[in-house]
Amino acid sequence: MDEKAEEALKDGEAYFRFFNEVGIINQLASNRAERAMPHGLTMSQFSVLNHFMRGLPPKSPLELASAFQVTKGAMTNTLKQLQNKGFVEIVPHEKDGRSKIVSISETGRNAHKDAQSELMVFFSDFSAQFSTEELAKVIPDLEKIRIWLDENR
Amino acid sequence: MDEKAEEALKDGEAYFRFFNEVGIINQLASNRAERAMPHGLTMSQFSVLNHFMRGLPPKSPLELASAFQVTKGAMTNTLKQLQNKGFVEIVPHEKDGRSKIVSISETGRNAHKDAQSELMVFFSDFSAQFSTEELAKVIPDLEKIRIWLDENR
DNA sequence: TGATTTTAGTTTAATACTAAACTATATAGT
DNA sequence: ACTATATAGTTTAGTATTAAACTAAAATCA
Repeated sequence: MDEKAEEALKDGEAYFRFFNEVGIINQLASNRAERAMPHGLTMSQFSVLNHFMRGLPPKSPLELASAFQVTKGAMTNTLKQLQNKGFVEIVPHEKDGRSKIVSISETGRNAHKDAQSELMVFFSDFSAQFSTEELAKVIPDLEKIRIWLDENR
Repeated sequence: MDEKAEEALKDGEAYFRFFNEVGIINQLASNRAERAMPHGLTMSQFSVLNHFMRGLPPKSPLELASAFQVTKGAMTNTLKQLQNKGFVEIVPHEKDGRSKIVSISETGRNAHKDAQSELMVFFSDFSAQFSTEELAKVIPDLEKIRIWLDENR
């Protein structure tokens, strides 16, 4: 590690700034996205629908909680609301009496489509300033950091 | 915009993934940092102390709220707790009867030092995997995005 | 000057989240 | 087989946050 890096580590400024930027971006973006969401969807709810729309197979609440890095309790809440809206179907696991299986419904698919359209309005403003290439440059770094944080919590 | 970029915009996948990574990083990092914090400090509270420790002059609650992109109500809460702990001093503005001026106390400086030490333990694990150079590469991009989101909310 | 509007800060109601306690079922160990 | 432990999901208590209503002071303006 060179002198400058040591100095940076000493006061942690670069690290602190990184997490600070991430925090503010998250706050501003989820706030804006949530306001744009139809059907009273939150980002958490949309993320679950999005997961299934990407062709991924039905999953248990616990698997979903772990995929989105929230607690089981948070996922219980998210799924309860999606279920109230009729956007997911939740059935008991065939073999394991403790477990359940969540899948998206037809109504849920349509709601996702609506939500994605709204999201595209935001993304399209955004894309006028930041190209996908520019984003693609930082995503792998963010992914590495996310994986490390997940493995070391 | 090339074909690939258009395709990426069409389904918004890159954009969605970017904000998704940011969200998860924020959640994992603030959770971990908060657990490490001494004196029952939250990251919001630490951020306020950190602001003043960087040599910045006393500020009004509203200026702080705007600096950290939270609502006035959130800042009222954060400052109330810092004040209960004796980490900040809040005095009425000399000229403007509506306003107040917040500054860090000696106790607050010490608390910040403690918190920073704890944070360094986390950062030092982190820095073994991600150099400051690596971070320095992404921070300007994040900063640009944060500024844009702030100006276009 | 007096009335209106803007601004600073607080309070309230609602929400999403965490940690931890709890229930019920399944698995392992003896 | 019986007991102990682990796992899936729900519930509870507590917190940080937002939006919006509210209070009080300052600035505008007629």
